[in-house]
Amino acid sequence: MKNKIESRKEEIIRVATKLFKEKGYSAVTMRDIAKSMGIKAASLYNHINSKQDILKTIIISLAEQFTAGMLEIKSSGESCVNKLKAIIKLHVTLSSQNIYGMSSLNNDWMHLEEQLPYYIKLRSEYEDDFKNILEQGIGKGELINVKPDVMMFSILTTLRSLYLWIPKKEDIDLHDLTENLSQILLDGINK
Amino acid sequence: MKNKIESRKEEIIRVATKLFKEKGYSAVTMRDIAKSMGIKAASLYNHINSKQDILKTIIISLAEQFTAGMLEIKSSGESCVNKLKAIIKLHVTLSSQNIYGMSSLNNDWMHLEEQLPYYIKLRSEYEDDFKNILEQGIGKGELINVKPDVMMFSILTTLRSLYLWIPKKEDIDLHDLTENLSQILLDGINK
DNA sequence: GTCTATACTTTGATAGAC
DNA sequence: GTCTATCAAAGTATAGAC
Repeated sequence: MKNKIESRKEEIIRVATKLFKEKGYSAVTMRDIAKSMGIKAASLYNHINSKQDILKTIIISLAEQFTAGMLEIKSSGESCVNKLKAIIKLHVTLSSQNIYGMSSLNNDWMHLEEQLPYYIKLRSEYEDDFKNILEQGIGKGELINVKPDVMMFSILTTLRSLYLWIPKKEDIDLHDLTENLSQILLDGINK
Repeated sequence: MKNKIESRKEEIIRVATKLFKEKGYSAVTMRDIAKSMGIKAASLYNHINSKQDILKTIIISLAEQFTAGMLEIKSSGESCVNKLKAIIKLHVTLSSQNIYGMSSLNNDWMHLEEQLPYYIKLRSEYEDDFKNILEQGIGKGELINVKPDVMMFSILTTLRSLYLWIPKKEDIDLHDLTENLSQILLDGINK
């Protein structure tokens, strides 16, 4: 457990991330962020360059963590089912570590300016890797033979929405959640 | 197939809905909407009262369609599994009929003003009905005994995100999609 | 029904005092 | 590092001519 003192810049990112989740990037003003910190908007610019910079920091950092996680999983040599379980765990872990940031990643990425092409590249590669794992699973007979597109959509949108749901369950056990989700996503709910 | 001539007001709603999906309610200006229609922003106000009015029309209309669909399903007397299949079909149908509007319903509801409490009530009741169906299914032994919260979250977030995915598959067959989704959500992907 | 003109507010951001 | 003061641009909305 790191215990580094939070810099003013980190505080801005943290406060802004929470506000972005509640109202979205476009509806949050620099004055909103400043007010939440008890300072004036002009003071923010001593620590950050622009509002856009805040969004970029939130989104790109998260996107790169997912990319790094996927890289590890796809080169793990595990079975496809185990790779899928690892992806589920990756989403539960990163989402619970950054509940508010996941909202920007999902809903505010289109407001990126300079970094938009880079974000789109990362997301696209992540989805390709995900689909490859599913296709291998179908090819090897590990998974049922249903369109991998529909499979990926179904699983990935559930995982991408985790941030909406995790905070509501205060006493949730993340390991239990990962297990329950794996069972539901892999084996269904039908008896 | 209705063939009513589209009123200017309906055109505004339609154009705004598409723009709201692309950038979100807050980032779309009245000038953006007007420009997309080839008129000036001031002219919009001959047909609508405010920007907020547009959002209200989009969201409340859709939310009420889901409520009506759920009412029919829960009083149908079908088995729980069949009720779930009917819910999946309801989401596929309404989402495909109003792809852009589903984005506002999911992501811009917090920008509702006067109608916010009403929207929250409808959504909350919908989720309660959904959970009741799952709990009955567990009680009767139709469904596996996993936390109904996690089940509902998993299925409902997939269904709520359909709008993100349907437009990408131009030649998609909605009946096929409903069947594939039912299989994946109910029986999983594991062989 | 659309236009121009405009009122009024809010926005992101900067300059310079302390 | 924070403040006050300020700016230019952009926002919603209205009034009144055509």
